[in-house]
Amino acid sequence: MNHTTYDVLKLENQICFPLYACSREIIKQYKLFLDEIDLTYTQYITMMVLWERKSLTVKELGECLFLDSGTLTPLLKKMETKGLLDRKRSETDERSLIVSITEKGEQLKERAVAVPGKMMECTKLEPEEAAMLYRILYKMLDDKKI
Amino acid sequence: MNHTTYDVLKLENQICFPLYACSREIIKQYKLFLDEIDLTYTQYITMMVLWERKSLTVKELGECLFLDSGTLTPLLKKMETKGLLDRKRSETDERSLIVSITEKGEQLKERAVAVPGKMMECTKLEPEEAAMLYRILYKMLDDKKI
DNA sequence: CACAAAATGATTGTGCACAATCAAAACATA
DNA sequence: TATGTTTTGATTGTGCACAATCATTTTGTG
Repeated sequence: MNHTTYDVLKLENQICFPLYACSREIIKQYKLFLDEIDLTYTQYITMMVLWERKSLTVKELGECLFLDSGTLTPLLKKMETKGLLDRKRSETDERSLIVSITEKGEQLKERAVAVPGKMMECTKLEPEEAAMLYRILYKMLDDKKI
Repeated sequence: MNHTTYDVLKLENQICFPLYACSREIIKQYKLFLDEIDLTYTQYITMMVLWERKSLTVKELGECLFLDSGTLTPLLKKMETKGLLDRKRSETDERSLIVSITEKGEQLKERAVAVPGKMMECTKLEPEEAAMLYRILYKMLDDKKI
């Protein structure tokens, strides 16, 4: 095997590596601002869905967030004890668990609305770069084959 | 507050969300191929560094991978028991721990070399899109401010 | 040299993330 | 309407990821 064959194994030739590293760096950045409103990153994106949808099943929530119930179940229980949401079985389908935002959860929105702006200030990307990044990432997600 | 004010809190208006979701989807895809050579994704990128550098400190490895010792220490111990690497204190600086690739670790490269190609086949991005994505992600990482 | 300050890897504790498995409920269809 | 199949959320176990803290070692300075 020649040199070129192994070049595919160099870290700098992988697209996955900067993708993973970037996402973790960004989440670390978010943590600075999310600590102020006592949310973790995953709780934050869960609240984002609830602020829009108000009420949906765990299954639907998982599809929105690309997360499965193994991740969501303990997360949602914790958020229920914090009073941000309610969990109850569906009356029409006893298998489904319905997650609904509470008044306290709604109120948190007032404090969370400042977060995206603070994050924006940290980004060094030009608007057209951010738009391009956004488009490419959603293309990958939509294919879902990655 | 008007409607527009809250739009920043919509999931689809966050760059972090598709970034995080994409990186997890890709890692899930990698798992299919990495299971065959008995590596996790984090072990895989660690081996990538070792295949190139052969030997370096935990500190240096962490800088390469954007990971800290709390993540690396247990990971490296596990990889040592698998015989992929050695861990020993530096003789010139007793504080530093040096990680070195073993012969078995080197041999794994032969089997790992097929992985990037398999992953490439799964990607639906055009070459210029992949290049653009790559450039933007490294710009974010280099700024390191994110 | 003595000693404070800095650097380094380890440890601990919390919080995801997900595969595998399970039990219960709903559904399909013969 | 029985009953086998499918769907759903929960549970369990493994593996990161990282902040906070610690002990040890090195380094810088008078």
